[in-house]
Amino acid sequence: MSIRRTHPGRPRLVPPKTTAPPREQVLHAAAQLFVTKGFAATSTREIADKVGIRQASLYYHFTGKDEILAELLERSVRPTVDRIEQIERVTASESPETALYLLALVDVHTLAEAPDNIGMLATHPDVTSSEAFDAFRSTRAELAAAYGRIATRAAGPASATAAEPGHLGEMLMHLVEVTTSLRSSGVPISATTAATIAATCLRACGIAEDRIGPAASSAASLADALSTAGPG
Amino acid sequence: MSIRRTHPGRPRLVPPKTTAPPREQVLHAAAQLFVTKGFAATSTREIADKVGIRQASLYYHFTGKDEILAELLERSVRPTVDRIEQIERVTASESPETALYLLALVDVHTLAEAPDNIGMLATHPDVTSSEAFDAFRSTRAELAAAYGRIATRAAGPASATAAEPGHLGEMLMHLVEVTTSLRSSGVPISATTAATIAATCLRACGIAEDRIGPAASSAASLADALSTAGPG
DNA sequence: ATTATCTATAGATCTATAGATAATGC
DNA sequence: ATTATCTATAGATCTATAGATAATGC
Repeated sequence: MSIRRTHPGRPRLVPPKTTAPPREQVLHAAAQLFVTKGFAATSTREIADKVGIRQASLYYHFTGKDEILAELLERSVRPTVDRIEQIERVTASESPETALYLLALVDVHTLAEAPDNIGMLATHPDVTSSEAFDAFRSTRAELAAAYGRIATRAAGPASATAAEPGHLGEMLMHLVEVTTSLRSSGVPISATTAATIAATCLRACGIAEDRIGPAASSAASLADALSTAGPG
Repeated sequence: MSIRRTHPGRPRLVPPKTTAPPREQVLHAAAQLFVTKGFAATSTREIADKVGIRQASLYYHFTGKDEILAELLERSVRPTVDRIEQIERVTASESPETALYLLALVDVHTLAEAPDNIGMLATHPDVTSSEAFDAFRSTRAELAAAYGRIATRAAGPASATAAEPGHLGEMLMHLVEVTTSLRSSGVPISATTAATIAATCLRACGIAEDRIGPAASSAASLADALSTAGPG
């Protein structure tokens, strides 16, 4: 009874514990390290060690450390960004706070599914100061703009929130990122938790309590429709 | 008319532009670099270059890079922490939301006076993963506890905010740190801005709009009293 | 032939120490 | 004598490339 070797390529010194594609193994290991130690403080050797391959072998899958983080970051925003249009479409005939609630809900779920809360690195200097992440930053800026646009409608023109109009979107994204990552690692985000985070966004915009409940129920039923349909 | 050399020690190759003590010059240069590039990504050489001294000269003032950041972080929380007792004392006979408003107000000002929004590094992995910053983390935990304690009283036991009771303080601190640092660099924080950030804390706790105005005025007058008196 | 790994290593850092030097202070 | 800098450098990384090797696929 010989062991069936199913993969081409030279075998690893330490056989993999998982059957996931090597590229995914690298992304997963890197995500954990980047989040716990920081990007700059994590060496390619540490990533390779965690995967169980040699440091140089990383370069077969990625051109460098930058590319690993770039892909992780992209995954933390792409699914939400790809649904913005759809979100605005299905909430066009709803209250503006329903739209904001729904956007936050979708965003919480995207962040929760991204590996190891990688979303919390979005605004760290490691990311914001390197051209390597320009593409990510511009994707994220789209999302911030959507938050800003929708939140401004919901809060109404006269409301004095903590951010200037241009920064309101940024503030709300932070709020979602932070509260998501406070729910500690491993534990998946419950529907209740997601709802509470979304409600906090509305509160931060100065939306009265009696408008939050209705927005929550409308958004919840719309969310079901969204997730069955694709991003388009 | 010979130039009066007023300092002992070998002169720098590049004479300093400022008359501030060298230690302060280092802290200031480091703060800017840490915030824009990140801690791990900033080399001691870069700090030295910015100050206008040689890399090795840093070690006369600090035992290493860690010590520089440790001191900067401490300055971003110490003044507020030293006032917690006083804040709780003077608001003992006020509404609980007044206490929270006042704490946020004091915190905003501390963060605004710390060099280059260094406060925004508090929760970054570079800081949270190294023992070198244990002292800072424990000081900051005191502050988080105070936020949590005061905010829980203000929100009331039944309120469902985005954070579990234990995390409510953390969430509010983040909110203050982020909104403070969104007000971009250089520009000092105006009284209006500080007030809006404090109000956002109350909103995030689910406190109704009609209780925010009164809390703001009470806190504002108490704040004047605080700043003239010392920390004790 | 293709794929995925390995070994070996060059070159570029980066931190921290040792010891010299040039001011002021007494 | 003390202070604050300087020069020089050792030792420890860390990234990325070159080229070998051991599987599977055809």
